Amino acid sequence: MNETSGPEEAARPSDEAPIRSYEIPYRYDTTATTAQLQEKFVDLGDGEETGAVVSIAGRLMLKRDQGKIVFGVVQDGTGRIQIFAPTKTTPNFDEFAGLSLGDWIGVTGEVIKTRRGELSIRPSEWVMLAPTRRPFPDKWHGITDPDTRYRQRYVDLWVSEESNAALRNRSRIMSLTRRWLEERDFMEVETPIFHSIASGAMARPFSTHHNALDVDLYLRIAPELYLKRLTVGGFERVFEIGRVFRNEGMSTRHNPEFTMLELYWAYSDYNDIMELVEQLVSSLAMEICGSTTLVYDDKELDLSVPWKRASMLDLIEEHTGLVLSIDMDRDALAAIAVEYGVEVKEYYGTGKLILEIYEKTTETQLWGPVFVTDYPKEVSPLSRDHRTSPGLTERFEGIVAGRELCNAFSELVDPDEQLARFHDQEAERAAGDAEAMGMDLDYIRALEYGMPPTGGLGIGMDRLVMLLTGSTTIRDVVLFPTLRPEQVTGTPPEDEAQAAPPPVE
RNA sequence: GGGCCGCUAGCUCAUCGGGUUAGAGCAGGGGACUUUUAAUCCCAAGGUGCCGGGUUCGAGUCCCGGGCGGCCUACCA
Repeated sequence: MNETSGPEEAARPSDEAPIRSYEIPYRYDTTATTAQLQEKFVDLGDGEETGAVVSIAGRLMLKRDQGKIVFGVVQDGTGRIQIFAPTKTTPNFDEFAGLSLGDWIGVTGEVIKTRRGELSIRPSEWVMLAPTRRPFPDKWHGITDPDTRYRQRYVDLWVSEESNAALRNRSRIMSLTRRWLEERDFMEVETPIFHSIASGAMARPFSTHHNALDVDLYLRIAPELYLKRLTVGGFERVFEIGRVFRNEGMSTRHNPEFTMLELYWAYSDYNDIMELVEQLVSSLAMEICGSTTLVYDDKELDLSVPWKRASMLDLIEEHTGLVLSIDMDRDALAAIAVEYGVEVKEYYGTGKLILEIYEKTTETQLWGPVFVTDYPKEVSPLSRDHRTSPGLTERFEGIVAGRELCNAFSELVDPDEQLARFHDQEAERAAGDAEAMGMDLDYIRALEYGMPPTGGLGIGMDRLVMLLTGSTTIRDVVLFPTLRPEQVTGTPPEDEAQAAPPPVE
């Protein structure tokens, strides 16, 4: 409805946009999605009519007012379809012509194909479902400012096809992962997010406070220790997909809160976990991408099973020619590390030095997929001693597309050994490592009741989604990535009393 | 946290090494058009050039400070 024909509130200044007074229904029945129609009528000839009357709903994304005919394009969650609205047959034609880009409408009408071959609905009825008060972004360019896209995802999802697809695929990946694990008798559990000791990973936590208990609590940096308590409790195959929080810098690969899959599998070891990971990831690639060979960041990646397996020390030798070992002289090793640009600290032992050399010289060269195995004990406080190589542990990380995708090990199940490792971590903390792992005595007590041999795994799900959706920044696969709070809240375009600014968090 | 780059209309972008009234497309308003595809055409409107100082006869443009963002880098998954 436009200014001249529609009722208008007298109080409104005349320079404002026309005020529409639609009856907004409480519900609306659709009989089809746009994708269903596009698929069903793909063979319809130009200018043909079908006799099929359907109802669809969505947002008006394009409008071409041709005078006596208005062409609209409505988008729903599945795709788009044109609305062909001639004066003669369209109810409230002037109002239809006056719709804004971004308005939600419901349309009932016959499915036809125009002379120019565009599948269309010719409305016999239509209804406003929600008018937009704010102008939609440029219909061609959309939103290019990333900050605006992340803050106003509700708009980005409409105007950015890639965002929309990646975020829908994220949901599918989570769902498929759950189903895949459940089919293998893994049971999903939920463990606390509030931890009194932030442990289970090397990271700095966020802290908070519980008033009634008057205790400081941390947001978890990993669910690991709780999940292993469940293994002690007899839950033989458990997993959790949940948010963890690490108080660190942000980047294209890091969001302060991110989603981790952790699973624990009693009676298995890290070799079993490697098989599980390669099978899970390759099957997800088939489901999402239709192939186990994909292109990421313009480089090819072959996820087909089996993935390469190689020990950290062998890989270092392969990339640098250096033959290192965990029982080398510490200072000699430190000297080599310095040569490669490692900032060596006093408390670094041979294990930490080897890891640093690996990260500097080798990890950056890996594209993968490859399982890097047998990490030094010094940097792996929760993994079990290697069965044949003293000083190393049965731990691996999966490197895929040049990034760490997962971290896993044969779990350390011996309480005395675990206690000793915690003590080592405390010593490192005292020596200046703010990320050293916290001592958890209840976890030791749990282990004292006996934990069976167990393989454990953590996968950064956001990175997995990046991989499978071809996204190069984590913010493209997180619906609402962490951002600095908006300083100036948006002022409503028309009338401040109509819509108060959103509260600043 | 460090380095580099950016911020002009609701959106996407112009404005030569300082120089008159900062332009255009889209969106929004008015008008024309019965098969358009980012429809097209005509008209009118739309700006605290991120903010605050400074230099200058004159600053969107140069300098300083601040804010916000991007990329790279660091830590991690």
